[in-house]
Amino acid sequence: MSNLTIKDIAKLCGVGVSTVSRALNDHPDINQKTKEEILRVVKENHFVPNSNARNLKKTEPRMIAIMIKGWNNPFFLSMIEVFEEMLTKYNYSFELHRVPYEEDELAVAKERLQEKKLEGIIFLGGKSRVDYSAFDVLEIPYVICAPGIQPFGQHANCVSIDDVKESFRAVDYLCSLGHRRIAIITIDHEKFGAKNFRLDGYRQALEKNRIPFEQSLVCYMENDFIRYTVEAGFVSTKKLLDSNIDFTAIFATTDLVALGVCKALLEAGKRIPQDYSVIGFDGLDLMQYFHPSITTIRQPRVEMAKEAVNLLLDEIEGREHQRTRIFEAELMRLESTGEARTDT
Amino acid sequence: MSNLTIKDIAKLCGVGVSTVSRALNDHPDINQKTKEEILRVVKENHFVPNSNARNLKKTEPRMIAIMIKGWNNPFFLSMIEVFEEMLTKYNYSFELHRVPYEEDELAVAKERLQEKKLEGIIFLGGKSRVDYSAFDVLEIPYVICAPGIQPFGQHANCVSIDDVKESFRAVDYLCSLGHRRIAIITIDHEKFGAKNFRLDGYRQALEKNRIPFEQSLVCYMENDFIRYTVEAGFVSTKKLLDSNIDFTAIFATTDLVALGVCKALLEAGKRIPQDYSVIGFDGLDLMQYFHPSITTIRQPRVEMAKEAVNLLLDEIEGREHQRTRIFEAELMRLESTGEARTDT
DNA sequence: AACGTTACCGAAAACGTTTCCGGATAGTTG
DNA sequence: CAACTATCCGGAAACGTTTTCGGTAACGTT
Repeated sequence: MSNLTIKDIAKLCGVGVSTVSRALNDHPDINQKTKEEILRVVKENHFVPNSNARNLKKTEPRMIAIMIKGWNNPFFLSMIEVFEEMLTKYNYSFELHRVPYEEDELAVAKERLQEKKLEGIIFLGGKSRVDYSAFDVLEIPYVICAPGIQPFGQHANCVSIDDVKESFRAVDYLCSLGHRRIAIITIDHEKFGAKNFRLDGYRQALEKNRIPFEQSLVCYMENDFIRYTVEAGFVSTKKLLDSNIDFTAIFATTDLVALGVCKALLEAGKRIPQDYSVIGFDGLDLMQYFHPSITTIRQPRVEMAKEAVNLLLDEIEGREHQRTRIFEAELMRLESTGEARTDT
Repeated sequence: MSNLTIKDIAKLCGVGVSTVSRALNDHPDINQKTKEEILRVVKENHFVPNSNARNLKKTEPRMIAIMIKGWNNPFFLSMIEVFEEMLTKYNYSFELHRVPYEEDELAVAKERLQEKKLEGIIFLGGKSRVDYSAFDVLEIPYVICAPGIQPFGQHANCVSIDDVKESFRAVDYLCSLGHRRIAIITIDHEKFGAKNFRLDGYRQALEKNRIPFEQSLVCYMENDFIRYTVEAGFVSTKKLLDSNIDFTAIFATTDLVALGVCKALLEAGKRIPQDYSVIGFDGLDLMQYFHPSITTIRQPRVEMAKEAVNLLLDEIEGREHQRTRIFEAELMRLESTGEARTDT
């Protein structure tokens, strides 16, 4: 574990340090033979260049940051795999930064950028804003994977679904099954100065189906610590059942929440979907393994993740490209949704 | 986004760079007044020291690495939250490194260590070895969170459960319910030169209950790409059912696998636990929300994670401590286990 | 033979910090 | 008052790379 430096390698090979550096970064100004010899010695001694020294000097460190909101969003977490695969393929490395719930992703990004040279940033979630143009102060390429509305700002690349439309799709589907009293479980985004696109879609679907909006059917998950978790769906649904509000379906704005919803219903002796229909949102693989399997809106996460990397690298490497990619989600009809019961 | 350096701050405050550095690292050799003034200017200008330059020079960068095997182990993933909380509390930062399935965690660690100065490493999972003493070549403090057997090596700190014992607990419980033909779904660790502790526990429980071991009840998940996933549990169970082997209970060596097991059984029209009992392993919160909720062996993950950090920091900071902490897991009796059916 | 041109290489200057060392000032003591 | 000590500070040397710059050797061209 004696730590070698590039100097040691240079000495071993009888060349200058710059030559070793050239070999390591396959710079053109080097003889093929000496390069091979140097790389042999490097490998033989398990030499790895110090990344701090390297990135301190390098103008293009081929390093990006991924900012993720919280550790427990399985949808975003599952995208990381894809990011990693893509990035290593294109010879970039990345670092993962968690943005604490109470902090702003933009502020955190600015700090990281001040801290070290990054060539790009991918934002996974965060506050859903109407206007992302504030991100342009970053002055480096970035991609946002989060709900939003165009335009996203001059440098903003965005990979997303149309949350309003997909949410509409979910609720409209419930309506088509005859449901007229549909509860929605969501977070009071507006309290935090953010938009609630999925609630908007919910309202639009009601409107289209000529169902009056009723505030009592909107259930806000209260505790900030358990946002979008199974637990949150569970307690919200219990509260809903206890309150004696009449409804026949629940739109859970996230799959995890939908799991909690189902559990609460089943535990209360209700049948799914005979008594209540439940629909989730995201399309986690898990949903199909539940019993009953849970209908959900499937976001094409792999494609979205790939596209996010593509957009970012296009931007970094100065290629022409389309800035915004809105993907189409898909209704996965599973067992948790059925015809509305018609109470006598 | 004009990038300030420590020099700029020094100029702004009318002091030398070393003084600014001292203020930033609260070094004793500095006047309280000037320190406050410097920190004010630093905050005002949103200056953050360049981490590469910093870590290049620093002798104690207060930085550790967490090595995790794969992205899709929810048990380990959920520990990261705790690590982060603890480490920031003690003013350490960390970087997350994924170890590819096909690579050895020790080799990857050596590389990372060569690449930059780290003060410690936490290993999350990896090959289960009988002897971890090879890790001592790292020559820095490390903690292993993985099944294993003492002694772990001279510098090895270990946080674990006794896999053999807990696995025994699970299977013995099934036996106590009258099950005598118990299938186990696992990975053929020995094919990769590793130990399979959970299989050992299974065998011991059978032995204690005077049940002959039968190879046909050991089901190895085949595809390396789907190891320990819901999908793997699902297909394994289907295969098991198709094979017409007689059994009344399944020990899934992981909770995710247990989910897949249940789905396959239910889909085949079997009842849980009337026809088949299922038991998982790990104690994911998720298990209680399934329908039926799934009996499992709950590892005290929060306590384990906290202890891992404690051990590591004790080691780094040279405090006396106990090197190995084996935690007691707990049987969570939920709905998926019941009396064995007695076929006529 | 003189002159580009090309291909390769080494010395040295960065990069932005921390740390070491010595010096200045102020306070304390004999 | 001299001498010493404690407190604070600035200059400069590191840290291990990449990058710039200039130079040498070899080769072809006229």
